[in-house]
Amino acid sequence: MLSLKKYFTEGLIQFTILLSLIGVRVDVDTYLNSHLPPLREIFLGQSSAYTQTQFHNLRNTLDGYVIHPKSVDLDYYFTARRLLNQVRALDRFQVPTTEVSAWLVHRDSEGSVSGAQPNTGIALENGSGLQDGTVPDNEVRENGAEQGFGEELEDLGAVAPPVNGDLTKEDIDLIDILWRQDIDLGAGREIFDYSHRQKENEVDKEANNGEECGDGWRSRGGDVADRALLVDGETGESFPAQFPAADAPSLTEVLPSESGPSTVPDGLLSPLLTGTELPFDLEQQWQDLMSIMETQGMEVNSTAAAGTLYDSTGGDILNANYSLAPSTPINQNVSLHQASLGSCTQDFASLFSSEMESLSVAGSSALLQLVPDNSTGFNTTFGSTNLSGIFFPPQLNGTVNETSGPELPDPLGGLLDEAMLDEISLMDLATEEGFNPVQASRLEEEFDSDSGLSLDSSHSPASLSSSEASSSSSSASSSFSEEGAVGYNSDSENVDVEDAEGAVGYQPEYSKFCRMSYQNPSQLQYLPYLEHVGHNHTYNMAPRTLDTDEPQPATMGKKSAKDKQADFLDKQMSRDEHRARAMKIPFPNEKIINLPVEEFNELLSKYQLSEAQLSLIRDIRRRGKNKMAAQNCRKRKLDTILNLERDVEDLQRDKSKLLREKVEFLRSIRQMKQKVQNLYQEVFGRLRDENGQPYSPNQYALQYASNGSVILIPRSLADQQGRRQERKQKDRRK
DNA sequence: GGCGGGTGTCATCTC
DNA sequence: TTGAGATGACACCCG
Repeated sequence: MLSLKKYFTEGLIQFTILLSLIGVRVDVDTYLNSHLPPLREIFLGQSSAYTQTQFHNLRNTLDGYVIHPKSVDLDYYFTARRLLNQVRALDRFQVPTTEVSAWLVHRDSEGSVSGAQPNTGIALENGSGLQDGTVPDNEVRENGAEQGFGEELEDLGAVAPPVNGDLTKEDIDLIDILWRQDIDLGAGREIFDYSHRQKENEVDKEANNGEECGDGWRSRGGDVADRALLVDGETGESFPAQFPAADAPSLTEVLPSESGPSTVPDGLLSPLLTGTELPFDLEQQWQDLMSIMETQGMEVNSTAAAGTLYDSTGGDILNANYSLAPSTPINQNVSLHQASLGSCTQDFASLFSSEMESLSVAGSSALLQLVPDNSTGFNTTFGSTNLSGIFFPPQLNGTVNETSGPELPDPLGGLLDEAMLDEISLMDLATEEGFNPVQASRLEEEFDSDSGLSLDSSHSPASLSSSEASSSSSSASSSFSEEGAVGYNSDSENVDVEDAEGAVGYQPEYSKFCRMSYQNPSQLQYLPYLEHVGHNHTYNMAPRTLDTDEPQPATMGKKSAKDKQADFLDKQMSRDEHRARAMKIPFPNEKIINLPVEEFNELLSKYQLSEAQLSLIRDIRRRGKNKMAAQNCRKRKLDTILNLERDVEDLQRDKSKLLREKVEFLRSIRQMKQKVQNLYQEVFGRLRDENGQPYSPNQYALQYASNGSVILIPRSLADQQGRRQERKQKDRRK
């Protein structure tokens, strides 16, 4: 479990974070096999059934029933909540964007390309997983589906016509209208549910074998669907089987063709790709990814993770690069097409523009190319898995100037503000020095902390927050203050509490090191006794407990004989009690210890005491005082340790926050650098000399003047100035 | 029997 | 100077 947790922490969580950073919302939970713990468990901690995590609040109530923190029912509770959310989400249309397009494409082709329909439909269904709409265990996905639905509908009109030449524009519009009506009329999700459809199809087959109906395609595709879809036996969730490359048809092949149902799909991936090389590349890259993870000690469930990551990442990347109508196996609404062009246009699109262009030319393999030697920058920041290599091109790990090519060597040197350069250098320095995996994990904690979940794992179940501690302390302060006089005034009824508190003078808050923290508050009043029951330090028991009829410790009950009881009582007495009794001291030890000096002297004056007696009384008083002082001292020590621990956690949290801000600054600065560089290239490329020839970037460079104008200067001069600036910066650092 | 935690006690220091 | 508190060190007990 730990290794699995580590794997997700360092791998998929970062992967998810990265996806979220670029605006893609992913529910990785659905990628996991049923026997793997849900990510929620990884984020929130281990199942309460296996940990001692203290859910000391009222959150763990399921429909009014209190769930014990350690109850295994908590898992059911979470499952029930998830299922409840699914049920509640049923009234919303939940078809991933890819499914919508696939379904329509199939229906479009129904009229004319009957032979290809089953395969097409199945392949699409297989790929995008219509059942996803029926397994809405993630609001994320449904939201995404809802958001992207309208766009997809619009896209469909553009996708379908060129694909199927038999359909007229009116056909498409009609289909579109019917489609919308289905949705408006609240078409049940069972329409899109594979299993339901399958049953329905069997009935349809019997009832109307040749009837042309809206679901006919499904029945025809049923047998292939059996082959194409794997159904999780536990969850019932269907997920796409990985077609061999030769088994997957492309839309362009299948739809226009008149080949029969036997036509094997060829991938549905991209017309730009051959059906054979792409899955191989993706698989190969996944193997690379896995090998990297394995070399870093991660336990990887290659079966589950490979399948899921292969599905999502591969399909999405393809989708992103080739801007296809989504027909690739995508199990969720992760659309890198949107990610790279939509939500991340501000951030990553500009950053990766050059990279994306090159990648799209080079093919999809480069996108998944992991860069294990990326040891700086974001890769280091986000841990050691190098997953960031997928999203952070090498330019991010090095300098942006590397992208400028040989023709524009470091054009930014003179363009960037000195302060910015300082900042960048500081950032780089901090990135190199500060971003070790530990801090990266802190960073993750900080990300987690947004949900209020971070650092709780470091708290032991008994660890109380300061507020809890203070409240507990206030609620049981009397017990605690009296505990300070254990052994002498444990019989609180006979002790002046004010005196006792005055003697103690310290109200330590509860700590996790104090056993009381684990006790039920109702038991606190018995703690002084329980404490001694636990440790059976009988030699320092309070004398009052010996003289009164108070309930004796459990061990006492077994010794019913009077002699044994007498022996026990004898042992219960402290040494000072024994001495006092032997010396016939006329007043109890607790008075000797707890009385103020004046009253104590007054008490002594009332009796005619020998020197030995007086000496013993003073020793008893000294030892008693010292005993309480020692107890208080120890409690103070514990509190000091706890406070230090809290301070460390706070500082770590602050540090994580600062590191995260640093990453954001770094990213924005690099974006600015990229923009400036692009602008530089554009301006420089437009410059012409007297002969109308462009200037050579090796000989000339642009430079900002102090008045804001841009001048063209010889490269040598620009280099000189650049070196001068570097020197200035170094001097400033010194 | 060893070990760790809790506790009592002593010596010492500080206020 | 004395008393009280604080604290390190040690020993003892218990689980």
